Amino acid sequence: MKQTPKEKIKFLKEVLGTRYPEPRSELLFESPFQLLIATILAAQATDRQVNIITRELFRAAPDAKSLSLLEPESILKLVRSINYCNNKAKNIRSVSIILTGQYAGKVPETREELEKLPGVGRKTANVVLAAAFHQPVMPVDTHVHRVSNRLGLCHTSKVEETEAALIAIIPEPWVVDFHHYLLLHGRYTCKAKKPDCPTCPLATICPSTGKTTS
DNA sequence: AACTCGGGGCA
DNA sequence: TGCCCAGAGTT
Repeated sequence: MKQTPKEKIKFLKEVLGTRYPEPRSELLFESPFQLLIATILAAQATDRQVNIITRELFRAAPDAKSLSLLEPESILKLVRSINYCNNKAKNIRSVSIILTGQYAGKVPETREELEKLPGVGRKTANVVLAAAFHQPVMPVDTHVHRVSNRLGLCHTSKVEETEAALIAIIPEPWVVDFHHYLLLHGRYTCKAKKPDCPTCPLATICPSTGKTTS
């Protein structure tokens, strides 16, 4: 079944949008700062954990300055239930101090500056650039990378090349949703081991259906 | 490239 | 119960 990339993207968005829950909208957060902090906390964690924590955290400290003024112990207490809580408590405190001191409390809008912040790597930086500042960049993690290759949206082992391939075919307003849906699809259906092709709604258009071993 | 961090989701 | 991580930092 032949499809142009644009038609394929539209199809993917419709199918995955009905199968998985709505993405955590950036509108849930009042500012780029809150999105940045929530994204740092989200590494190796689930939506549920992050939502519970950020609700409390942003009530206590809604912006960079107020977070930077909290005692380290208070921050740790607020994030204690999440993975890597010790590192993350330290990181978000450092980030809030850096933003307050060097960026007037605002979040920088370049990947170079974002990646200098502790706890922020390429993927987290790209999430912030795309979701908060609507820049044309695609966040790619292991799930997005694997699923995109299996679906034939790209053919590469390099994350940077997957980013470029995806951003070229996904309309800017859809980038954040796509990241979310491809991630969930990789997590729950298009798994690294034993992908669930029999229940996959994309099996009819996926070049890898039934081909994936181990 | 390999290892660590580390609590929770999922089979 | 045991396996596997919504990555990033260090070696």
